[in-house]
Amino acid sequence: MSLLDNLNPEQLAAVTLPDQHALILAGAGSGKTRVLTTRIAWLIQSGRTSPAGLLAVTFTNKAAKEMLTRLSAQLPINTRGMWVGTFHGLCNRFLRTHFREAGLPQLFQILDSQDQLSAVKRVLRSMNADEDKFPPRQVQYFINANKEEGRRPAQAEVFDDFSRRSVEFYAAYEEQCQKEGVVDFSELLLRTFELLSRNEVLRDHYRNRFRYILVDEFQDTNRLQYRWLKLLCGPASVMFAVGDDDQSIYRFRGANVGNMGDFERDFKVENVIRLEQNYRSHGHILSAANSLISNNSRRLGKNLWTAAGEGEQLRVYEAPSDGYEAAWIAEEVKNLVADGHLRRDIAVLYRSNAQSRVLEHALFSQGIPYRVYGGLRFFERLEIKHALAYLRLLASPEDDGAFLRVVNFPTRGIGARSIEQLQDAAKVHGTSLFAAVSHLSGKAGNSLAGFVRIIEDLRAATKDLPMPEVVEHMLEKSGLIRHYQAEREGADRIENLNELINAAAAFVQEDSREPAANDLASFLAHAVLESGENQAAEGMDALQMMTVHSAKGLEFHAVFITGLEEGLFPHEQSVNEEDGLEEERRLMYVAITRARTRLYLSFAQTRLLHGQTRYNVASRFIDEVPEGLLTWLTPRMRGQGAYAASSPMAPSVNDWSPSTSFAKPASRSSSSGHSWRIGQAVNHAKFGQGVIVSAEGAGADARLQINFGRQGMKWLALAYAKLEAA
DNA sequence: AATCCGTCTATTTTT
DNA sequence: TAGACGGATT
Repeated sequence: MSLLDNLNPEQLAAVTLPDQHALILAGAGSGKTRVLTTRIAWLIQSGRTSPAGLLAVTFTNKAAKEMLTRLSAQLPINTRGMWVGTFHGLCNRFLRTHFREAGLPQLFQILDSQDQLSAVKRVLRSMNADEDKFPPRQVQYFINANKEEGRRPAQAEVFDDFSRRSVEFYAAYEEQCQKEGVVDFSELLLRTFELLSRNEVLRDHYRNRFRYILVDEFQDTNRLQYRWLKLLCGPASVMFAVGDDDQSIYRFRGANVGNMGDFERDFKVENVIRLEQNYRSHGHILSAANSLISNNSRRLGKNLWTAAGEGEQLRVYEAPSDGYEAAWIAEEVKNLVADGHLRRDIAVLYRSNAQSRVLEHALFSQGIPYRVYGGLRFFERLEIKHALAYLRLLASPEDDGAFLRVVNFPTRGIGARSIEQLQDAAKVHGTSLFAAVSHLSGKAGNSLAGFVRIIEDLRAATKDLPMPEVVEHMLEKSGLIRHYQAEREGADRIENLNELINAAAAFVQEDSREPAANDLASFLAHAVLESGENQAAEGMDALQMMTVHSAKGLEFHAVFITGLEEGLFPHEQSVNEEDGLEEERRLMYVAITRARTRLYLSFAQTRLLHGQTRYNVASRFIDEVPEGLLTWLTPRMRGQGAYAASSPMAPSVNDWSPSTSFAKPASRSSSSGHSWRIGQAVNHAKFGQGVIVSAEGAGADARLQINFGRQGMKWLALAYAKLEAA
């Protein structure tokens, strides 16, 4: 069987493209990964390149792994040693090889965002910065934003007091990192970029080596990543970029869709191939997605189609409250399961994590197993971070961040005063904290010397031991295990620490294909760069719950898109941002295209948010789907009267669900024979549909506050406003 | 060194 | 409403 069997004409064209730069606009469910891996397999099989001659970049480790797995299924080659990985993973590999030219210690450590934040805090403290005026998070963001624009402190732009001072923090932060031998995520990229820019020999070497560069999820690249690719792509190389501008949903973290257009222009791309045939969803679902996204301007343009039938219509449900919405979902999931569907093939999507709470409550009380994606990952757990800090100290004692994390954990009588003395000594002698211990005497000196001895004994004892045993010794000698044994709730933590030994064993076995200068250092890099699975353990068949963002790339038989309310989805904060609404719409597009055969859209009139009841109007995104594709499960009408009469069911949970606003005595105002209630839906000649949020005054002075969604919140005088019940 | 209490904040997330 | 954080208390 040939590689090229069963490809559609566009896929085939993409896979077998001649040696020219190409942009593949790959719609949702159009076989993007297949095209990418088959292209690689085809390049190798046809002798155009050896595995070593290509570079394939992805965004997530999951995607990289998937690519390698599929590749080895297609071709009998050894994928080890191939440059397939994430931007950060590849940069790490590059910098490990060229650490000297990059001005880094051989065993440089990598900071995750958490570590970076503590590093920034230390800088701020050492400079006596007012943390109210300069919140560490914002300074961190400032630093990263500059790095992602390729700017060092000298180039950073100053436009106000905050940025003026932040540049100083940036400079101090860099100095601190350099001294401690650590690099953050953006630094991996920037260092690599700078080294390749200034070192012609190195640059030519890699340019000659990588004749084929393939990039996945191109719409997610940031400016620096794009420049990095451009630099690496030599005159004899060709770039194959795959992406979907309609699925660009990460602008808030630096992704720049504009890179797609820039790529076309900068590389004079003549081959733009659209993969528009969708193999995932039924027709009506795709029509809904197409209609919705057509409301966006500035698209590269694409229309999905399917050979499958039209399928079902989209089902729309309006609930009186978030509690009812959740209860209805639980009920509907039960029905689906009763019809023989697997829970793991059903997803409940929401815009923000806070929404999962009510949903979980309803599912839990209905006894429906579910799994919430997101949250803490393995290597981010507190006890694991502590353990890793000990390992980092073994590899590089000058890592002050690691030192501070565990010098007094488990507690060994080293207080803030001792640390202060130590920091002074380190400053005076210009050394790391670890090295400065020898300059201290007295009580502080003694206890600190005890800590240093622990680390040094550990280093001596574990020299030449295999990784899992190093970890085991560390857990023992550091006192971490003992500490958690003494703690009442420590059982889980001990389990995780033991799991770390397994992780080390697994790493040594499978993953140590890196130029293993040092097993410990590469294991630590692995821990930071792949912080582990984001989901709970497999096994039980559980309903899948996640944000729309984390659903990208996945597909399910049935999908619930919940909380479709103005202010929530689209989110109120994004409506004010430049391009914010369009990004929200792309997010909705991603959500819709996750569904194979059944899609539910739901919203609630009332929602408890931040401890306050909010009255919302249905999302405009529902209006943007053609009426003919929708089946309303509730009357297409607003107002509780209409709802209550036809409410299909009341939640069987009782202590929490029916929204408080419907239970509490509503404040009333009346005029011209009408009676108005908080929460009631109304129509206004100019502003359209809205919901009464609050009221004040009485008689002729009565005023109502009405949420008109898109038109905003208005105060209207009841005597003048022409209102009618909706 | 652990615990308590008041204050603050509250999209989205990978590396 | 709830959680995270920092400062003060015991």
